[in-house]
Amino acid sequence: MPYSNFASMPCTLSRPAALLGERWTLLLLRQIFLGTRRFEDFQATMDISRSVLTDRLNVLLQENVLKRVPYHEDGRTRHEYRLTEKGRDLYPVLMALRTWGERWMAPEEEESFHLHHRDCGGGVRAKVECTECAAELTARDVQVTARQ
Amino acid sequence: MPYSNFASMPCTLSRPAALLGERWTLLLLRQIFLGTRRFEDFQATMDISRSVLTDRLNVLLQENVLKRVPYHEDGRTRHEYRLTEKGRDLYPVLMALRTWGERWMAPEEEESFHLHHRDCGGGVRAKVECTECAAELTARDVQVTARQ
DNA sequence: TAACTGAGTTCGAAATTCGAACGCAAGGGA
DNA sequence: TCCCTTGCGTTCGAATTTCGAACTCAGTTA
Repeated sequence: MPYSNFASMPCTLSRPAALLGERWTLLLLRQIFLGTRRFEDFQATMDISRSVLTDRLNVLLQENVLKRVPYHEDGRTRHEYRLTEKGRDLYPVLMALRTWGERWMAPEEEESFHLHHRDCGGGVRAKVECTECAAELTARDVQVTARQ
Repeated sequence: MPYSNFASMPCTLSRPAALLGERWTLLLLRQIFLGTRRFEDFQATMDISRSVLTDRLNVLLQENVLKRVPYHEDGRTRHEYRLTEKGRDLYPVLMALRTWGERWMAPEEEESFHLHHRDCGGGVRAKVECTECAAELTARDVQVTARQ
């Protein structure tokens, strides 16, 4: 099976993994969550080639993760890329990556930005929990059952 | 900046994103969490080319996400790939992908496997929470502050 | 009218991935 | 001993993707 076929595999983990597992896509989403919205700004801050940027933005538009929204500047109508609700709902994925990065890939006390809860100022972390008993779960606490 | 430089960027989100954002890597991790451990089995179940599989496994070994563990079969010593603690700690990333996939990429009621909490049988989901007040957070609840 | 800007598109070169064949070491059977 | 099989890679030419620089185009400003 070529890589692209995972995008249509009947597995709720494979499909997102294939979508976000394309080169640049996760970094692009990071930039979007940090507030970047325009083609030129993605290009400048990430130094991605323009043709690949076009392609990745189009894939995310097609998947309805992003939407193009018109805006005005200097009396001209342009478009910017913004997250849809589906896109915003990817936040836990990015935060899970960051939580992991803080624990395992931060030799020094470096961070390029800080995150905190607006209401109480606390830190932010991703976790996995049980929908019934609300216990925090690790891989060992979870039973995998192949679908028939 | 070429893609590979994100791997050494001083950002706890960029570096994991660059590592897991290489083609096949997320799908490979999914397979590992599902129990696959041997080269031949990865190759067979994912149909990835052997040279790329070798490369991805080596990157994950180098990053200490995986370790090679000897085992015996037919009186011969072979090696299998297993998660380290660092690797197991990627579980929330995969679960966040799955939680998202269930909500947004599951048109039918399909799933290729079920997950449930061993102790109580409940479902599994990823979420983001505040380290102080334990509230569940969305992107809107979080303030981003650029470092200095 | 000419220059500028944002947002792409195009295209040849470089890098990555693919697929099939090859290599190799250990064990088993004749 | 010699040959076959297995698991785990390596190699290599072809196909695909990415890169980077130049080009396009529409609207705007000088």
